[in-house]
Amino acid sequence: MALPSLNGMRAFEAAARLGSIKDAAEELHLTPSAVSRHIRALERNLGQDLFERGFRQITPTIRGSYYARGLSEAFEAIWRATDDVSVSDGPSHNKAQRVRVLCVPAVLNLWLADRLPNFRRLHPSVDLEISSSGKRANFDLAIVDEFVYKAGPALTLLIPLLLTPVCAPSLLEGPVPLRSPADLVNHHLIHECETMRWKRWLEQEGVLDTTPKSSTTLDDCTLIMREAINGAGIALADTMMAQDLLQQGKLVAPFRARHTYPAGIYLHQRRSIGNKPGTGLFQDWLLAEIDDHKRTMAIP
Amino acid sequence: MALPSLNGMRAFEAAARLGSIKDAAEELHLTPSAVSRHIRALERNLGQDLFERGFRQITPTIRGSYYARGLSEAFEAIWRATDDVSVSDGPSHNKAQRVRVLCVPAVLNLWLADRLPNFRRLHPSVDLEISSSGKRANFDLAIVDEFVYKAGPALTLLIPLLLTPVCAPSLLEGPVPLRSPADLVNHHLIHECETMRWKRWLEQEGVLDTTPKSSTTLDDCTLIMREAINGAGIALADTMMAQDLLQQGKLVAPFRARHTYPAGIYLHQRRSIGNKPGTGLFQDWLLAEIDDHKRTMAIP
DNA sequence: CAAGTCGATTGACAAAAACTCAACTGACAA
DNA sequence: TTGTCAGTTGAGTTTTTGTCAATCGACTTG
Repeated sequence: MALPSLNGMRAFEAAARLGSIKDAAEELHLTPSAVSRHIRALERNLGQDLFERGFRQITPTIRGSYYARGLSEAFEAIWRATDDVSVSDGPSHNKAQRVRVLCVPAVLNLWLADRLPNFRRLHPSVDLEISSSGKRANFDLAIVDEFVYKAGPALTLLIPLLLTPVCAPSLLEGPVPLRSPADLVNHHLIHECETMRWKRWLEQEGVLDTTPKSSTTLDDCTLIMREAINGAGIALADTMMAQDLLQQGKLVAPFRARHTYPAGIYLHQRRSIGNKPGTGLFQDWLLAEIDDHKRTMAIP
Repeated sequence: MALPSLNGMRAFEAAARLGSIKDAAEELHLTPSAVSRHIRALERNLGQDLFERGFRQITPTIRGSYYARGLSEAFEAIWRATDDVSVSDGPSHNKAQRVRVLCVPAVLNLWLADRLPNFRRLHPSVDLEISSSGKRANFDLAIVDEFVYKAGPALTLLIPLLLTPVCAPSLLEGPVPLRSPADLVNHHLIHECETMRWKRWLEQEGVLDTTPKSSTTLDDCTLIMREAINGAGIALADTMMAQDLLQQGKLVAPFRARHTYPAGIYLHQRRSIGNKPGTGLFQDWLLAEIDDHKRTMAIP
C-alpha cells in the first residue's frame, strides 16, 4: 500500500491541532479551500473519517485524534531534525559550559545514568544536557549504535555489543528447566519492541522452534530489566549494560554471550574539543569510566 | 523559515538508508532523476551538503547521516500511525489474551512499572504489550495525558496532575537555603526536555526571576527522578508519580503542590471490553490499584 | 424574523510542483 | 578501448496542488 500524501497529513495534523481549517490554512500559508481538499483526500485514501463535521466546525473523531497526535510528534521530530541540520556551525550557543550529549536509551539508562553523579562531582560547573529520545540532532557528543548510516570518521568504538539472556536468579530454581538455550522457548521471554533480537539469538544457538510459549513486549530497556529482575521472564541484554545488575546479583546470565549483530556503541564528537572545554572533560571522563568498567567485568 | 518539501525529505531518507539513488527511486516508484532532483533541492534549501558524491555512488555526510536517522524514525512513526488508523476494526489480532496498552512514559516508569508484577501474578495468562514511546496508535487501552486532542467519550480521568518540586532530603540541609519558592532559582533545577513546566510553576508561585542559576536537561522522567534522588538538584514532579519515592524517603517535597496546567491522566479504552477478556481484567485491576494508591497518599 | 456573518465546502480554472524521457558524464571493468 | 552503469541535467509534460469565486447553513444580530 502506498503512503498517502505527506502534505495531506500535514494539513490534517494542523487542522486537528488547531481545531479549525481556517487556522490551519493560515499556519500553512494556504487557503482554507486547499486544506479542506487535503483532508478530504486523506480521508478517502485511508477509508476513514478523521473529522466529524459540525455546523461550521470540525472535531476529530477518536481515531482521528490519535492519528493526529502521532503525526504531531513525527512532524515535530522532522522539524527539529531539519532545524538542527540546517543551522550553520556558528557558535549560536553562548553557554560555553553546556555540553549536549545524545545517547541511545539503553546505554543511558542501564549504564551512564548511575555514573553521572561521578562526573557532576568532578566537574560541577559543566551543565549537561542529555537526550535519549533521538529527538535532537544537534549535539557536542553522541553515543550511538550501529544504526547511524555509515557515519565515517570522528567515531570511536566504545563497546562492541555482546548479547546474552538474563533473568532473575530465582528463575533458575523454578519448576521449568533452563539448562540449554532450547529451554528458553518454554519460558516467558521479554521482547524489546519491534526487534527480532530474540529470534536471531535463538537461531544462532541452533534452536529450531523460536516461538516462545509466552512473552511480554516493552519498548523501554529500563522496564525490560525491571521486569527481568522481578522474575517476570528472560530478557536479552548486552553484557556490559547488564553488568551492574549482574554484579549486584539481581540478574544472572545462564548462557554464554554472543555477538548477534555486528553491532556496537560508538562515540561521535561533532565539534572540535577546543570549542567547549566541557566536551573534552566529559569525553575523557567517559572513556576512563568505560575502561574502568571493562577491567572489572566478569565476562571479558 | 518554511519547512522544506516533505517529499524531498522522503527521497533523501530513502537514498541515505539504501545508499543509492537508484534503489531509493525503485522503493518510491520514481525515476532516479526525480530522486536526484529532490535531494539537490533539499540540499539547496538547507544550505548544507547531505551527500558526498563519489565516482558513481553517494555517501551521506556526517551531518546527513544524522539527519537521515532522525527522518527515518519520524517517517517510520508516520507509517505506523497511518497503518494503524487505516486498518479497519476487524479482529485482525487473533491473540485473544494479548492486551495492548499504550501509556505515557511518566506514568509507566514512575508508577505502573512497579505494580505490573501484581497484575501478572493475578492474571498470568494475559500477555501484556506495553508501549510508552507513542510509536503505536493501535491499542486496547491507552493511558494518556491532556494532549489527546479533545478526544471525546470513553475517557476516564484517572489522575489530575498536581505538580510539586521534589529533591533529595540531603539538599534541605545543604548550604543554600530552600525555604520559599523564590529560593529555588538558586538551586540546580532539573528540566524535562522542551517543557516550560518549571517556568510556569515558578510564575504561578509569584517568583519573578525565573531563570535558574544552573540546570540540567533530561528527556526521560526516570532519569530526572534518579538525578533528583542522587541529590543533583530539584525536579518538578506530579505528587502521585512521586509518591512511591516520597514514601520511601528518597525524595522530599518542600513546597505545596499546584495544578500548573489543567492537565490530567486519562484512561481511554478503544474496543468494547467484551472482545477481549484481558482488557477488562487489566482495566479493573488498574482502577483498583489507583484507588488503593490514592487512599494511602499523604497529600490528598 | 429577516438579513448578515463566518467557516466549511465545491466547481472551475491556473500556477506550480513533480515527474519522465533522453541525452550526457565519467570512473571502472572487460 | 569500449561498454556499462549510477548519477546528473535539459526540456517538456503530466499531475498535483492551490486559488478564486460562489454556495451552504446554522447561528447571531438588528
